[in-house]
Amino acid sequence: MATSRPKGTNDFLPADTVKWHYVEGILRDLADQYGFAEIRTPIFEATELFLRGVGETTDIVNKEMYTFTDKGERSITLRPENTASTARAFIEHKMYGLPQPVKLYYMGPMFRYERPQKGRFRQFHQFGIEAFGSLDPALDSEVITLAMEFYKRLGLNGLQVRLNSVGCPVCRGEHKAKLQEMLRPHLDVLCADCQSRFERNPLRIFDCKNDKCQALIKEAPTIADCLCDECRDHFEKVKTYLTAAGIPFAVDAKLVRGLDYYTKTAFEIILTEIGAQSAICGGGRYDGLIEDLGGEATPGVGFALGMERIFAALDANQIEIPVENGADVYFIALGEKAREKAFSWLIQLRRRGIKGDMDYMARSFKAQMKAADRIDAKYAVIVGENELQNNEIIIKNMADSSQETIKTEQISEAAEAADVVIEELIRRIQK
RNA sequence: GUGGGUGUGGCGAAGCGGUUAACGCACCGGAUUGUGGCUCCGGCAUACAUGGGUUCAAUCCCCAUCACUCACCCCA
Repeated sequence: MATSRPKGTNDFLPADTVKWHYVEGILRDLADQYGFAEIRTPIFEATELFLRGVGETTDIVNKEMYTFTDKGERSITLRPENTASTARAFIEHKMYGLPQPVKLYYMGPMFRYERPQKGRFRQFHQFGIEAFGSLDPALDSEVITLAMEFYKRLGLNGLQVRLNSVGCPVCRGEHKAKLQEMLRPHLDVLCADCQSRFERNPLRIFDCKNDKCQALIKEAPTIADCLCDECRDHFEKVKTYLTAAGIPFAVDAKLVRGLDYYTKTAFEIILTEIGAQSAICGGGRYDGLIEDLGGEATPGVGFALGMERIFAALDANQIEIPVENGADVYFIALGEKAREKAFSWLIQLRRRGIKGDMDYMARSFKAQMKAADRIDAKYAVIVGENELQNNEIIIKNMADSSQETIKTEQISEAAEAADVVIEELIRRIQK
């Protein structure tokens, strides 16, 4: 139906958007403090970018992309995430020529064709950061710290950082081989899902919820057991830096990320109170991504956090976002002549930075007072026929109900009289 | 894609085989001449998702469809 929105999408109404502005403001401030600058990439990209960037074995690519052919016969996909696009932009704009690391953040809608549920939508919004060009484990920790700092500023509690290292292509390959070797004799015991994971991505068997699979995988070597010296050393340093930053974390050897590009550090931040989709932030290092996309080998590390899940978390924690509303002034005008005056003054006050409004519904005096109250106006300025006759207006303080009458000279002669009134009003409103 | 739950006016929410289908919120108007919040009074609206069926009779029972929702897979 033309009057209902597509499945899995949301309209954010004024009551929502004020909250988004607040949260986005915190994110921008924080990113800026940490030295990240905003990048905005297209909402759609060549499909090829995600095939190569996100990975052909991932669920995202296999069943969740919004892909279509445009009129120029190009295969286009609505971005399911923004790391691949950011990496593409890094290469395209030759950012390897900039002082490294290049620290970027983004914010915006992403699209995945999935069955919606709590905390999951077809159009959802992510804030993410990416730091390119440095292998320093301190940067991994900085990224995690930034996320945790953000939650702290919002006042969220109960979050857990789960941390792991998925190794590099070398040690991961070794691990995969060992894992398959160990599991192969028991293949028939595994659930259908895990049997298909066995070849594609055996790591995923670690977080299968099936009891039989769990029993089997319990004895299997974890990635941690197989890390090469470099990866192990990197992982240790990430932990050291996290501790230095005062960020508590739990190493979870079973943590695997669903995107192919991750190397070494993988982490997620979860809050179980928001439902089954409890990951509020996920990220890690992706040292091979830029090269995979055709750029010079450049390491990177970053995360994405889901905005909708932030709001779910705020609800779960019963945190009210401070919303600032209320106007400085509301004009109450009766009669056509008075409305003209009020309209003119209102416009002039707004030009001077005053926030205000007036009635456009031909309401009665009383109803206009109600309207002034409803928008939480500090002052009501009353311009009625009596006032017009006596060359005066009434300015009423809505909080304490006091009011005073201001004489206006030549109230019927527009320009210069208006200036006097405006100055007088501004003096009082800003007092 | 698979499974469960739900679908009553703008929102929330009763009801139940036969009613003028409650109520609350919101909104609009009024409570002596042009002064808001509290209170009181009144008003408001294409309200029983859609299509079939059972029945003398269906908002209520059955079926289908659609929508929403939760969960699985996976992810933010």
